[in-house]
Amino acid sequence: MPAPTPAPSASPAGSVRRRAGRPTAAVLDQDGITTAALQLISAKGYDGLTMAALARSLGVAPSALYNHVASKDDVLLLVEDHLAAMVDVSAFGVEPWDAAVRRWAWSYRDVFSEHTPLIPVIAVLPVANAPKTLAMYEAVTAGFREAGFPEEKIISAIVALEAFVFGAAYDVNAPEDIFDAGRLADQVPNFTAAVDRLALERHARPTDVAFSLGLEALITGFGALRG
Amino acid sequence: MPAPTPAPSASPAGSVRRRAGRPTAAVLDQDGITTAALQLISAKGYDGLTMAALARSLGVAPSALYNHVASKDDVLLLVEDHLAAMVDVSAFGVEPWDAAVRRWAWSYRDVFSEHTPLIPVIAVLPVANAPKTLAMYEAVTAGFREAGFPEEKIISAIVALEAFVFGAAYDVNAPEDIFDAGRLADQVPNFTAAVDRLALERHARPTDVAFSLGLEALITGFGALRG
DNA sequence: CCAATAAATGAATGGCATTCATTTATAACC
DNA sequence: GGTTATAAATGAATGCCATTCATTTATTGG
Repeated sequence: MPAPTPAPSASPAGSVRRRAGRPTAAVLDQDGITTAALQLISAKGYDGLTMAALARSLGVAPSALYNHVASKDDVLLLVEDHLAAMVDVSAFGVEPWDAAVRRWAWSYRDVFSEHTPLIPVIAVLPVANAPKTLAMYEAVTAGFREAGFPEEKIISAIVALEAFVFGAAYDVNAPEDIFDAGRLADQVPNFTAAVDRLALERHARPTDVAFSLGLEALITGFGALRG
Repeated sequence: MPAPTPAPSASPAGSVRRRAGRPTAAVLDQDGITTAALQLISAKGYDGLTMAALARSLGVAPSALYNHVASKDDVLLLVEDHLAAMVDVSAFGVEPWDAAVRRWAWSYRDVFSEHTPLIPVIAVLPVANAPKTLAMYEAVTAGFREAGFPEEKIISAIVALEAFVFGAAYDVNAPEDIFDAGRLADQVPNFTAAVDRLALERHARPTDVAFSLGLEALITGFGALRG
């Protein structure tokens, strides 16, 4: 009988009860897999992240991975949880609410704009098996509550901000000429004029201007809800 | 020599100049492919949308598709452009600006929440080859301009709204218990309390409450920019 | 009638995640 | 200290996928 795949949820190392002996020399574990996956992603991008390549970088057969991970999506969840810990929530409870939200949202977008292939997975996956992601939510929720946010609106506000962040993360990776209408420019004069007009402004990356515009509107709007 | 793949951009049917004869009985064209793809998606979902299945539903060999389409991503772009025409922009120039934006954003989200696998593709693909998508942008841009929006901010505002819409489209498909912290609930008390508190309110779908909250904040914030 | 060519075929390619019967090595238990 | 349960690793196989390409078919303009 093949070894049962462990639950994807991280259990504190060594806490599992056993009925009989087992080998100590575990070549593989979830931390090692996560680290190797991150290296692979940074070296070859998400196209290079295959179960075969991951196994190869760990000096192991592909099938060995499945003793530690239920599926490739499970690997992606491990990566996501690692990244969640890099999102800056340190300003909550220290700086004013609006500044804290600003810091959080910008860093959240910056982290995941390099990892957009994770978004379809994480936007829909239960948070229960991602402890660091949960910790991020806890910090943000506590910050909202301390700032006098009505309790029943906190989750909705976070969900809305997160939706904006995820969408904006894609936008960061859009090519510069994404709005070039090309041959059809004549047929969309208002649009073309607005695109050209924006190009004249040389303040910052267009994607950052749009993110700032939307984020400030959300912060202002949500700020008014505080008691 | 194999037939050169036509540019993914739709050319008005029959407008291509030719130097010599060619067969009339074209079994396949981009419209037929788009329709078949939509049927397949609605019947089997995006997992069922394979080039083989698509060819099968058209009574054709898979390789025949590549005479009309450069790649599978090209098929997805055709589908996207079809869906863009279903987004409701009819209120721009008719109803007040805020009502028009509201109608547009809700219908945009509703259409693409059934087609989230398109989002990673369209968020990053040049708009030049998607005429109906361009038409949507044109209508929205014109609506913003007529409402007195400063020209240099129109595209940024649309990009921000679109980011929010795409993120929210994912959220629609999230399972109800996505925020259940499970075993780790003790460690995230503020978050768990806020999740429970929201669950007490039985007004509407949580995803709709969050979307409304964010959208109204964006509309209010952007509305203040009008001259 | 001929030449050019768009469109379709069917076989092949290389890659992918995942499964499974089997082997290996450990450590708990008597 | 031998026995045994079992976690972990192997390597071969499976079935699916998008895409390519040499070839054939059918059509029409000249």
